[in-house]
Amino acid sequence: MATVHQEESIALLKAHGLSVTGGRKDILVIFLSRKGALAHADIEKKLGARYDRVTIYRTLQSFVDKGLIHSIPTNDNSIRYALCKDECASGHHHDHHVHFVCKRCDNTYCLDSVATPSIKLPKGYSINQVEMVVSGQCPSCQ
Amino acid sequence: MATVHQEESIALLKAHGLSVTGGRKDILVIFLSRKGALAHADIEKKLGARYDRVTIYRTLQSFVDKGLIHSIPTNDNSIRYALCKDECASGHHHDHHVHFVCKRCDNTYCLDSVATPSIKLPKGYSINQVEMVVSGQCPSCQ
DNA sequence: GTTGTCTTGCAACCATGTTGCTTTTTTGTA
DNA sequence: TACAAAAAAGCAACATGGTTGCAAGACAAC
Repeated sequence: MATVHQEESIALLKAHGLSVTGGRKDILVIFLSRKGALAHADIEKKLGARYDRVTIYRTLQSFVDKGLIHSIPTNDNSIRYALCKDECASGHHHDHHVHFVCKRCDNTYCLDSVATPSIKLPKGYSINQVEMVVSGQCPSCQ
Repeated sequence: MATVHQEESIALLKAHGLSVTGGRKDILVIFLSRKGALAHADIEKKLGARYDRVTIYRTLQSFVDKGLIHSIPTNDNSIRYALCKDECASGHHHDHHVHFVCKRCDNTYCLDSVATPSIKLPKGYSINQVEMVVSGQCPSCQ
């Protein structure tokens, strides 16, 4: 399992034009082996003291820049990231997204399969992007 | 105009069971005289050095607790607040909200008039609350 | 292998937010 | 109006989240 993610992460890095380094592999493996979204702090915890805090920030930033992951709006003051699905990675716009935050386990899931419904705004507003944050209880917490 | 907001803010504070103090009045007047959502930093800037930073934090927190304002999820890492409309204040749940962030002027508007469309999630998810963050250009920036 | 480029680690810094404690202001009541 | 209890403000210190500059190390391509 771990080996699979290891190889997958190397492939993903190369495919996105990023050099393959220990830190990037390890961080990407964490994303691959966990479905929920992650904040910087989560990653730092999982990695232990293996990498510098700054390295993790810069790695996440490079992943966002290259379209490997995307950031999720939250109500608290920390940025969360989730893996982009293939459609995102292959250059599609991030013009809509549905995220689910479980109030019990506090995990965040990126529901790519769910289409954002269309919405009518008052006159004068033009829409670029729609983000939906749904909260409630996830299947494992019912 | 300023006097009107002044009086309105006193009434609002009393109605929500908050003691009327200089800081709370001033902060509430800022919210009343500005339609967009505000972050702590915005308020601090508008107030000058009149109040301690901590006082502003605690004031905002008490407003949230009493249902005078609500926080808005953002993609950067700062919490924004907007005034609750009457319906919120009078005890209704904050179970849905549509916010609009203008990419040009960076203002955030709380579009109370817009209903959040219904959404179908995969099996097993139960919904408590839906937040929508729409970004694009606001009427004044078209 | 060697060279140039990209990444890492370190130190220092800034912004945002919180906590504990003391002093001051409000509020309700006598 | 004065007074006591309760609440809020100010101050200091701390915690967390995130950024920048620079030197040293790792990677990639030839």
